[in-house]
Amino acid sequence: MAEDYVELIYRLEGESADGVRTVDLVEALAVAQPTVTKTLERLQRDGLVEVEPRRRVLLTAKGRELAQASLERHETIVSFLLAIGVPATHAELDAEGIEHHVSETTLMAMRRFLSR
Amino acid sequence: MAEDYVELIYRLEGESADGVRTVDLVEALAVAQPTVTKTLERLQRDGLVEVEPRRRVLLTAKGRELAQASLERHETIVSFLLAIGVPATHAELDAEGIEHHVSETTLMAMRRFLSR
DNA sequence: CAAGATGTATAGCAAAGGCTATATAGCCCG
DNA sequence: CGGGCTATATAGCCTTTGCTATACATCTTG
Ligand SMILES: [Mn+2]
Ligand SMILES: [Mn+2]
Ligand SMILES: [Mn+2]
Ligand SMILES: [Mn+2]
Repeated sequence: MAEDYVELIYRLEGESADGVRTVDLVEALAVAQPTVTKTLERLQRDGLVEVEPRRRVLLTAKGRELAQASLERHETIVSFLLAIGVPATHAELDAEGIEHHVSETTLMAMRRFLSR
Repeated sequence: MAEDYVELIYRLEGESADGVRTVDLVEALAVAQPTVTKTLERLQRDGLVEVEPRRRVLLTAKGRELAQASLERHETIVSFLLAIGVPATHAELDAEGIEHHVSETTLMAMRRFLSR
């Protein structure tokens, strides 16, 4: 979950000028608001985000690092799936799950395949 | 979890003559024994296994069906990863996670790739 | 055939990730 | 500037997947 959250926050940061709010995550993740709030508490505990009470959700340096790495992995997998002929919709959906289970080794194989 | 359990039971059935026991699953999954016992209770509730009290763990028809489908998916993914150059150890480990997140569409793309 | 070893069940606890209901804070607008 | 809408917080509950400790059953073996 941590990866999905920070990756999403990182994405949303790039889309909205005035910061990411809990409600943005609620909408994007399609879960109930208290679920997001509680998860954000765990992410704070783990030093990945900072939450301005009743206001914005911010990534810490550590959180941003994880987000960038996660996003890159996500994109590699999507590109790879597209390359082997998976239609875009499925590529995106499957990548969302697969991304949490590929080793760096497998990721390298995918990159190698993409640049063949 | 259900998929991992039935897949494992199905595998073990083929390896031992006198039936699969809780302890076999405990060893293979490297979790504590009560964890397996409790998970088996859920699998029974869901009609996937039958447990002879203090004796064997058996797959129901439904459980066996899921097991076969899971095993096939597992093997497709391992073959595919090997085909793109992932070393065997990682292919096996990664497949164990990936298998629960690939759509039938992506699986088809993998099969197509394998038979190219 | 009775220990002792091995295997299984049961109780109780915890963390993660869900939910609903409700209280409260912040914002916007008439 | 106050009332209502929107967002957030809080309480309390649930399921899954883990764990340890311990009781109990079964099997093996001297
Ligand atoms: Mn994901
Ligand atoms: Mn992702
Ligand atoms: Mn698996
Ligand atoms: Mn598997």
